[in-house]
Amino acid sequence: MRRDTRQRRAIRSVFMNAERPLSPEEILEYGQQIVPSLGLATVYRTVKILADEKWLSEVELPGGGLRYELADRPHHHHFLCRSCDQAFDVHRCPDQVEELAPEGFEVEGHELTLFGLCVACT
Amino acid sequence: MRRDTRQRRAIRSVFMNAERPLSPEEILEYGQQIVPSLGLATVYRTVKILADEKWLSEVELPGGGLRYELADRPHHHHFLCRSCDQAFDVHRCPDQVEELAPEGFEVEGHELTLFGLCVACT
DNA sequence: ACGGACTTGAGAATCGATTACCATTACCGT
DNA sequence: ACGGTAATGGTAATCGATTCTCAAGTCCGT
Repeated sequence: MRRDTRQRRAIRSVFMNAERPLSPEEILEYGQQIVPSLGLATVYRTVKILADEKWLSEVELPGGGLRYELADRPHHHHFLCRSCDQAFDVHRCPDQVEELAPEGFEVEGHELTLFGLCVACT
Repeated sequence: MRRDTRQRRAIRSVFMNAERPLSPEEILEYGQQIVPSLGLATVYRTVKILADEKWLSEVELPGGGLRYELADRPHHHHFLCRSCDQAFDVHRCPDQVEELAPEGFEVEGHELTLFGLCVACT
């Protein structure tokens, strides 16, 4: 049976306060502000469990490295800061994007990523 | 001084015939059809040189793994087949994409990736 | 409060991708 | 054709990311 531990509560709360996708390192950093002893292995394990439960979803952006965000957020896209490497949400989506595919290609989804400098790094 | 070798000519010709971004493994595979002894190390070295010369540009798609394409191609996007993992070009681009960024964010570029099944895998 | 089972955390191990090493090969100016 | 030197290619080494291992700690039903 699955247990409710300090570190799992901490990680869940990190995501509920986050407004953007987080990398394992970021989850560790924020999580340690709640449970200082939190280890990276636990972050990976927990995030995988939460993704299995569909509570989190995986976010893959160009540049590699998986990030995670709450799964219940409506469709949106991301902005990646080339200076601090943080990802942010972009809450609008251009229409008819999936109609751009070549003839005969079956589109299942799409991902739009804007690159540049975030407010803090400008 | 830079020399013009069999393997470099082969790799350049692979790209001139390719209609899509290629991964190092794909470059190796196609290149070996021209120069069978071609090695992976040479592919990595050559591709880095060609990218330095701005003859190739790097393509980073969600899912990781660098790919390369001719640098002189006009602005376009990509389709990634989830079955064969090949990338294809999408020659149109939704307008005003970069206006979607949050207030105060400075957009320098964008990347749109469609996911699904390519014609061959449908 | 007890005890068994699930979790944790630190470091080792692994994995795929890329680069370094180096003896051999092959450009290319002369 | 010759020779100096850049390039090659097979393999080992490295790198960052993620997973494994296992002893110690903690949750929770009873």
